[in-house]
Amino acid sequence: MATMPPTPPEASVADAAQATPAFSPLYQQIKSLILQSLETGEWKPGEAIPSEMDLAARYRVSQGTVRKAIDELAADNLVVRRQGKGTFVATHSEQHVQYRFLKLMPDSGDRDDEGPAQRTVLECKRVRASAEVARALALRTADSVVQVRRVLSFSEVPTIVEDLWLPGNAFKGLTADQVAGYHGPTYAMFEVEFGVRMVRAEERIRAVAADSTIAALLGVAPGTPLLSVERVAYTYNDVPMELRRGFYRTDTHHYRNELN
Amino acid sequence: MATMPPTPPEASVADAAQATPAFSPLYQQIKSLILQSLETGEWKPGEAIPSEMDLAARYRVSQGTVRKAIDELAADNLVVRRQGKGTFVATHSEQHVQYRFLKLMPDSGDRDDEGPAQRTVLECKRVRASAEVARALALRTADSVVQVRRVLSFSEVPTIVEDLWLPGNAFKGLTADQVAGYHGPTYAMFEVEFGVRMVRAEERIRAVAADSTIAALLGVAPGTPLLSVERVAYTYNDVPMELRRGFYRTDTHHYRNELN
DNA sequence: AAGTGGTCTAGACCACCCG
DNA sequence: GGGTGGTCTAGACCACTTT
Repeated sequence: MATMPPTPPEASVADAAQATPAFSPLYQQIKSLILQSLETGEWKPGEAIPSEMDLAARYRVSQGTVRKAIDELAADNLVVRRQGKGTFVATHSEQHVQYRFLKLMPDSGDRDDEGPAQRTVLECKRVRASAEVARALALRTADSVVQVRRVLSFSEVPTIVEDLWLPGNAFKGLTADQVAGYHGPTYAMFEVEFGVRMVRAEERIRAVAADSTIAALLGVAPGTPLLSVERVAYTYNDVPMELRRGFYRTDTHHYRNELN
Repeated sequence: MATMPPTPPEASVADAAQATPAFSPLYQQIKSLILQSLETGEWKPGEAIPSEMDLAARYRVSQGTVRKAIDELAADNLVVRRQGKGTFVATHSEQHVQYRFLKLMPDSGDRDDEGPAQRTVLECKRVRASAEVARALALRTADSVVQVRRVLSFSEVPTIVEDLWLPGNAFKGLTADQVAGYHGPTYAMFEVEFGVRMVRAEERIRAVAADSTIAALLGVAPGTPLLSVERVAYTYNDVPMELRRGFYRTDTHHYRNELN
């Protein structure tokens, strides 16, 4: 790499232009090169990336260095290793953990017991970003955004009502049918239909009283305490690509979190 | 290790009795040996553990294998590495992240801006475990537990009221003064005074309406929506050592969570 | 200068998966 | 059997901290 001290003979990645001027360990530089290829879609969600040996040859470093780079990518859930098969680009489809970002669990039993959520899309329209939405999505006020409102039911019981705001640019042509009809997680649909891969998210959780609209949609009395979950989901490079606010009933479910 | 295949010449840890009968990689076995020493208190919170070289010699494996074991312990927050100085047993004291398990944040600014929480202990008494408490703490109903009720205020505003239940056996002699007067996190006090180290926790979060008691303590109207945060904290080996239920005001604060 | 963790390499073998 | 990721070793040097 361009910034390497002259330690190993031949360890110069004679490749494309360097995008990492600051000094960092070799494996970090390899990591960001791999990251670039993920961003540009050289390897697509669900596909295998080249083997460690191939990558080592490509970047002119040892297998161990590539390994350490991939280790970190795997720890970040950007990539999944499967012994004997290869390393694969992570995807919200087929990933055994359906609903990776949904932490609401039934009070007893697994989420699998209830089967998949039933989705009812109430609204899907193009609007101008409010100041709040613009701030969360790093847009300018009045930029075009797609707004979706939907209800999620578990075992026929409406449990979540949520609004989604998506940058209009990246989600041109999104329809209510797409949101409602896709089999599998909505984030998987975003990958397939729009090439947008959500990589991480941040949530702010509050307790609020249901207003009459939300109460009617959830079939509870107005004033019922609900969890308000505000989520910003990010693609690569910490670019925000979705704002979501959900109201969760917590009479039969709870938000589960693990602390380390 | 006893279960090693005959690969490396001399890789038999001619040490104490094996506690890991099942097959597993060498570094995993080393990891659990280190873990045992942490549990038994051979190295105490805040102290340095032996250097990688020393551990490699002690277990008769290469430095790289010890390194990988320690890497995992560091990822689990059981141990902290400091380049040039050594590897240290993690502690809730002096750990730069004060309040490692408290995810409630002021809506604007850092938690440091408010300074440390003011604690008011309302109650600290020995009681018999209810069925619910017994289940959470893996005790028998009517076993002795210590129950604490306290209020946490930020910037003079009462924001959290929480109840703690602790196994009576491990927390003999806990007093209200100890809980209120200790400088630093309560979990740090548990380490110093009772040798109990909390290693991870699970939380179940719900939205509930404040009853009149809680409302009075928090200075809000009865019926105000509050976050109910139920936490079980574990020491080593997944042994539960604390049940805690907190009611959080979320008018000026929010529960912040990061999803990966 | 000495000691610690951190990086990098090179080579060997193991465990797993598939054709 | 050949490919992939996973483990283990041995040795070199770097970066940081302390004496």
